[in-house]
Amino acid sequence: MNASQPQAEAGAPVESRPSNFIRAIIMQDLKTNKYDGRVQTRFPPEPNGYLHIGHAKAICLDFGLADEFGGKTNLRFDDTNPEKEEQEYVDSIMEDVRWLGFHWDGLFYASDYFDQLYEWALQLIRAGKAYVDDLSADEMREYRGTLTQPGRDSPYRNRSIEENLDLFQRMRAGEFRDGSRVLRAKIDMASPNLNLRDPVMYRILHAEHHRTGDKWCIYPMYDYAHGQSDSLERVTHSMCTLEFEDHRPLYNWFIQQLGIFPSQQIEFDRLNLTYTLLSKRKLLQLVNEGHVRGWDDPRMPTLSGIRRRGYTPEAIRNFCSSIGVSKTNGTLELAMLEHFVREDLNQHAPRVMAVLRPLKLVIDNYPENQVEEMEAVNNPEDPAAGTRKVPFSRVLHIEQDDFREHPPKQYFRLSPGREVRLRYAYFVKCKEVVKNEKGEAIEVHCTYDPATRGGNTPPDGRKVKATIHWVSAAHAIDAEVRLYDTLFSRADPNQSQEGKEFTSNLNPDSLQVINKAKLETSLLNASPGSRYQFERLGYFCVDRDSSPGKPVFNRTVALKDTWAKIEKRPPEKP
RNA sequence: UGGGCCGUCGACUAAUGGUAGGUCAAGUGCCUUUGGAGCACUUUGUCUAGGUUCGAAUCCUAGCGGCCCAGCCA
Repeated sequence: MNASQPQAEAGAPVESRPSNFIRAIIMQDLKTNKYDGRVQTRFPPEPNGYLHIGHAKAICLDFGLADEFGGKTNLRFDDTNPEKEEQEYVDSIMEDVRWLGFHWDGLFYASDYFDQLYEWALQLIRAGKAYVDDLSADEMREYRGTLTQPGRDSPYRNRSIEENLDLFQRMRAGEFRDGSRVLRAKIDMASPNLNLRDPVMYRILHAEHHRTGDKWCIYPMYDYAHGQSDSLERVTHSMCTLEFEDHRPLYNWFIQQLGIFPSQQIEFDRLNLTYTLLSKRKLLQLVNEGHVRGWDDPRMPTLSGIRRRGYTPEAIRNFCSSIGVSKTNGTLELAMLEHFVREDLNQHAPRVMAVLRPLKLVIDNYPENQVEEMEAVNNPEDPAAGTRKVPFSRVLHIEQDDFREHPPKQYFRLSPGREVRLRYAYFVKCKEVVKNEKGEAIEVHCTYDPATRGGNTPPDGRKVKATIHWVSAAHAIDAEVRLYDTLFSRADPNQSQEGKEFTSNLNPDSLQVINKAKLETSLLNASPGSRYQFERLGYFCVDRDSSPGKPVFNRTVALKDTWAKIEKRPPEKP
């Protein structure tokens, strides 16, 4: 990553990103030489689902901070629960991290450490710090106490070290059924922090692991695996989300009892976005119940969904670095994310003309069989992008939205008697409207002014208030265009009416398919993944569902629409 | 109501005892062959009450509000 810092005029370094408390901790640790000047982080996803935009924040932090201070970052899969984890998720996670533009130093799996973790468990048993418990899950819950009442010691808590050793070894050997026993840390059943009430370290799970196969039938719990994995990798700053704050004493306890490298856990706030759900469990449910077309449905907040939608890694990285990080629990407006895609795409996406809902426009005074090549600018933000030729003829398609028989106030586009500019072409003036039985305009007839070609101002100096886009009917190609709205219609999708699930907040109009949009010829063989701005409409990305001669486009995000805003405004009071 | 964490413009985030600033959003104007982009300007904020201090968003006390924890998930 580019970690260069702009310099202030006076010569003092200036932070390019907002400062945050984690950076402050790292700088302090560097200053006191706490870890010999080393910064080692890790990104530790569980391979039980696809990464989403919330993970992007964590990734940018883990990799970004290490990079900024010349440190390293490992990718480590937290694969301690074989019942939920799959290779498919491992693959997608690696793809997504790479796509975001990051390169991990070490690639590890918690399962790499199962042998070491097992040895350490024996060590804790020998030290009298862990014991095998025969309580059932229900009994254990009962013994644990409540938020306000202390727990009680399990009757098995004071087994001899020899018996614990024997039992634990037999757990590993597969002598016991799932759920019949666990290994617990012996800490304090009366602790006000429930995580310290003798937490489970190992459970029996006769399950095939995606990497270790059937080698193990006992698996370590998160709390017993995570800190030690960090320690083994000599991680200096282990960032995780706020809900693990209560686990930090336990994280430290294991490290201290084992006398191993003291990694430090630092918690930050998870990303929340309006109109979107960032819970792997719920996203899985959306996929499984068919509410979306898969993990990479462009309406999903997954990185694969967002990618397919047309977002760029650059936009996401800019977003992540600008939103900052803190310990406040808040919800970001979706508009913030959208701003950063627009910003990036405005800079880089070539412009083309496309008509989503065609209305036929005939130029009565234009020669019947004439075709002109109009010169169009590819990207006004980037002169190097050059120009292209766009065919123009007597019969065109324009956007239905760009014509109103009875124009409201402040509507500047085409209407009977009014003149507008056709982008890169001529002024046209509306002379006549042809309507169907239902009274809908199906064809507009205009005359054009040859003196206004290609942006020329007419000799009389008259001006028009609008420029509209168009496509030559004879040259247009058909395309499918998929327009997306938010997946949920509520800003907080979790807030549903009582008795109803979050799925009741699904937006029925989140996907709108336009089957016969009319596109500029140049788009015929656009390759999947390429991004364009459809002038005056928004940014669109070629979907992988495209077939030769039949492109499919996803709308990434619409352009800001001042007119839509005006039209939506409540009428002014007299 | 046990413990932990957090309260700064509408949203997110800075200011680490010394000018409350930035981004998004909203609004106004300029500009414009995209009602896009850009430029300029504007509005709105330190949860409350006490205290310490020359000086408090920052430190102290007490309230109030929000989030998290009772998986053999992570």
